[in-house]
Amino acid sequence: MLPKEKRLRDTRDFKRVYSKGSFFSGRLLSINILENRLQISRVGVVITKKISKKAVGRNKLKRKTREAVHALYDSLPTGYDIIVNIKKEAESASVADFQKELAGLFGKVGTNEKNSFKSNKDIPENDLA
RNA sequence: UUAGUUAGUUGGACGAUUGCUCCUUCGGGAGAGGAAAGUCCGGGCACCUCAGAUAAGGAUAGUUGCGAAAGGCAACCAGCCGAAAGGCUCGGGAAAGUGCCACAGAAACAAUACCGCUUCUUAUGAAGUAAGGGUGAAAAGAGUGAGGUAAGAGCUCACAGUACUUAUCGGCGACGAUAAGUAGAGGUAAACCCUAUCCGGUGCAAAACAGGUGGGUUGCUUUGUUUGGAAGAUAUGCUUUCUUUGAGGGUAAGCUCUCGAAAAAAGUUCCUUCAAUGUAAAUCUGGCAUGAACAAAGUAAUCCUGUUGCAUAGAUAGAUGAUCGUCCUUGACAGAACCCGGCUUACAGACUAACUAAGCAU
RNA sequence: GGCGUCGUGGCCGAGUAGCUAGGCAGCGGUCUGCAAAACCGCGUACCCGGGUGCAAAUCCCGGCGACGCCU
Repeated sequence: MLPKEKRLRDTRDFKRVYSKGSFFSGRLLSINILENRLQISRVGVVITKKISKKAVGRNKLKRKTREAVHALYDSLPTGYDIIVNIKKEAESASVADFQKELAGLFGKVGTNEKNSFKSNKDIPENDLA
């Protein structure tokens, strides 16, 4: 779990990222990303009722995803708002699976936005274990 | 020991590392459930628009007690299920009225009775009959035996049974037991309905406060114009609102009521008749408020943002987690969102107690 | 979080307690050199569990699922 200021918390921020940000999709997760003008990056995690009817199941997936985000946070560049969407295929995934998936997605972002998102190659290999 | 019934407990444990929310005296402390669920009832609280009546609509339905109330709980009564322990029941009224009872059947609550039985007869039928047959979920709906008859029938009698009324006894009561009398024309009210009791609506996304705000709409205030009557002269008074504080209550709790004191702000005569407008919702009554119409200006709401609404967990994109190690029986259903009391539904496995039945041993 | 509506074949959709209409799609046949169209025929359903009642898609209770509104 990230501390409060590193989370994406406002409905207007979510709307802005969804409408203006870039979208990247993987097998378990998909992300929307947009530059903000702050000194830090902020991350929000989203899961819909379609994936699991029960609140316990949704909470569990959300917590695993957050843990993966927390492990990778130091390797992210600053100044971005990121929304992570959990897909139905992620129902039985572990924290390590989410971490691998996220690293791959951030790599995709780096190749598509070459000039601004450079630090994706800094993700060390042993963090993916 | 086996099978079962009822009530209850538990719902992986320990250690290490690393995170999150709130509080803090900065040392630290607290951090999901029995159902947090479904949103099915009831209450607090908030707003709508001052009180009452009626209608409509809705809910409930054995008795007594508990409870703030409840489609609530407990015990008991009646009926049904079970061999028993025990379990289940929207359990008032069909003698207020209306409707419905498909198909089959002669007939579905209404009689001119289909086959049958008996008598008469012009041999076609007429009268009697409700035992027997047939149809159907249900057929004048009281069974068995005897008498009786042209044939039959509660037509009569005996025994058994049902319903209602009365009396006595037992019980606070629902009701039960006994005796006497009366009666013999179905079912359905989870069909309309009747009786009794209860219910205003909307839900914290209610709502309150602060700041911002282009237009439209609505309300309020001020000014101007037109249009009832009479009297009178103003402050240690009276009315309303808000704040602080004291005393005494009510409530399960949240919360709330009454009285007093201090301080502040706003307002200010009286009357009659008629009419209008407003006073939530279908109608009505009472009370209350405003004189009315038009024009202009100002202001408020509607909109945006924030805070409060808040609690011995208290978030607001929503915390209570992740990883590793050891052990065992390998861990069910499942995640608070304004608060409280219930109901209903979901729940692997393990354990405890009481009781019932059968078998075995003493 | 709160409030409300609805579940009938593969799809759409009617249905006063008494045999679940109709259309589209599918399958078989007739027709044709082969298809299409037309005609004839066939199969497949009342979301689940309990209750009332002679009888339940319908009435009552409890679940499950889908959808809409409030922001």
